[in-house]
Amino acid sequence: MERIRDLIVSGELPAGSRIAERTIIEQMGVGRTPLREAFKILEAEGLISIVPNRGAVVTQLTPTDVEAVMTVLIGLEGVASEPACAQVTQAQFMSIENDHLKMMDCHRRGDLMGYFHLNQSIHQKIVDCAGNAPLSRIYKAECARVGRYRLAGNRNSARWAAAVSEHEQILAAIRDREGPLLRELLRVHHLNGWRKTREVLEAELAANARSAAGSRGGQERKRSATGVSKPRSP
Amino acid sequence: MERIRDLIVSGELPAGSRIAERTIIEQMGVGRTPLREAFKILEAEGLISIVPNRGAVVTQLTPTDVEAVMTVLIGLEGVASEPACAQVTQAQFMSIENDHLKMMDCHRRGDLMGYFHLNQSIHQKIVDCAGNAPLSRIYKAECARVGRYRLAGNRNSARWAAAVSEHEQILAAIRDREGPLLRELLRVHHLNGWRKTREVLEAELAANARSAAGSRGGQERKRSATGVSKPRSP
DNA sequence: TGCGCGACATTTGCATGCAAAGCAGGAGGT
DNA sequence: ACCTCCTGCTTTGCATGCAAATGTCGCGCA
Repeated sequence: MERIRDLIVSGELPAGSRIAERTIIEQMGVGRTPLREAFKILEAEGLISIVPNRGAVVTQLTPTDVEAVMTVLIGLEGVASEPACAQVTQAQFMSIENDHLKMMDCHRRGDLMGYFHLNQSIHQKIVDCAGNAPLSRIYKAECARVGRYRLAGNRNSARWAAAVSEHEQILAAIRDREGPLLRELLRVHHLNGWRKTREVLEAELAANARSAAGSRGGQERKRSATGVSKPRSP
Repeated sequence: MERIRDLIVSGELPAGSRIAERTIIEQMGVGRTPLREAFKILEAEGLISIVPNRGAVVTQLTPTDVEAVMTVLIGLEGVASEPACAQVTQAQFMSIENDHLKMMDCHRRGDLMGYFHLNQSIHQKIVDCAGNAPLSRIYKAECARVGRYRLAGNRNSARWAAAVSEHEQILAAIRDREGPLLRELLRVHHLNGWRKTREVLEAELAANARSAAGSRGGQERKRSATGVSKPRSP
């Protein structure tokens, strides 16, 4: 169940691809009933959408959709900022700091995936510090929805370096318990990140559209729609 | 499927009560599989929780839990306020205004349920005006989670009258496209409402605890565990 | 009479079977 | 040659059956 979610969140299943029940069943050795239940949950989380009698499709988000989610994420972190600064414990701060150090290490080594996960972890932990369970839950769910898209942003090394520097300031704001400052820093941090990410996403989108139009109309989409279903067993 | 959700959201199924599959099946004439899928969705939405081999129980929120959700709701409306004011169309405003007029009518007639639903509708529509689909979705889901608890607040007639008056100002702020003002008005509106609601909830809670301890320890919980039983109002 | 233990019944979790709805490919007509 | 319709296959949605786990009740014993 978690594995399917990971498959989608991590981006192994291309966006827009159709997920055949049979494929997953055989691949994961699980019955159809629990799989269907998992699908329903994933649909509720917005990761896939189930169209009646046609199966499950990985939700495909446009840059505009992602931007909408980013707005929400910024808002949620904004809600979290002041309570987080007010309530953060020593242990929590050290945990975040530890992630931060490991993250900088990843940056030094050029480990994008490692960096990305630690980055997510840090932001989640900051939100968690607010001690608001629903807030944490929602934040986590929305991060999962857009994670695969945000990955694109830090491929730009200048932006990546800037992000690390911004994180330094964020950490300092937490240490000094400067709630409003933290909120503003987070807001700007995400805004900057998103600006670059959006560029990359739109460039990719344009490239895809061009290649699709160039070779054959809609063929690209069709291929990814067969998707997970490996070319039928003989 | 929607009917089950309504059953829970509306509060017909008391919080903490166990929901027997069989009961719902017979009552609604639906198979077990779709019901289980519905349960999984409701669990994902946080309306019920499924404990392994023991079935589904309606999620019971403490006043503190509700307060956490209220904080999130205020934050979400805060995110929505400025875009909503910036983008609201004439048609949208008229729709809200229409609800507002109907709502005032409900207040005049003392129709609490009607008032409540229109109130929910208005707030939802304001959020919807921001044109942020994920925002609207999350807001709606969280409202559903705490709706039954918020109902308690407006039983106090002074608070109810004040709420109506606050809504007048809110409407004016939208009309005048005053984003920051709208955010502040909404925030105060909810804070005021919640203060009263929390009082009522805690009073009810204390009363329940007293009656339970007075008659017999744990008996109340046992009775509600027998099924969809609604022993709340004797 | 109170308490502990064992068997029963109920309920859930999962797998599988059957029917319906789409979709694809092919044949026939214009 | 293209379009249209038809037939077959694949896939999904739902119902039911079976096994495991848990709560409950009754009985025996101290």
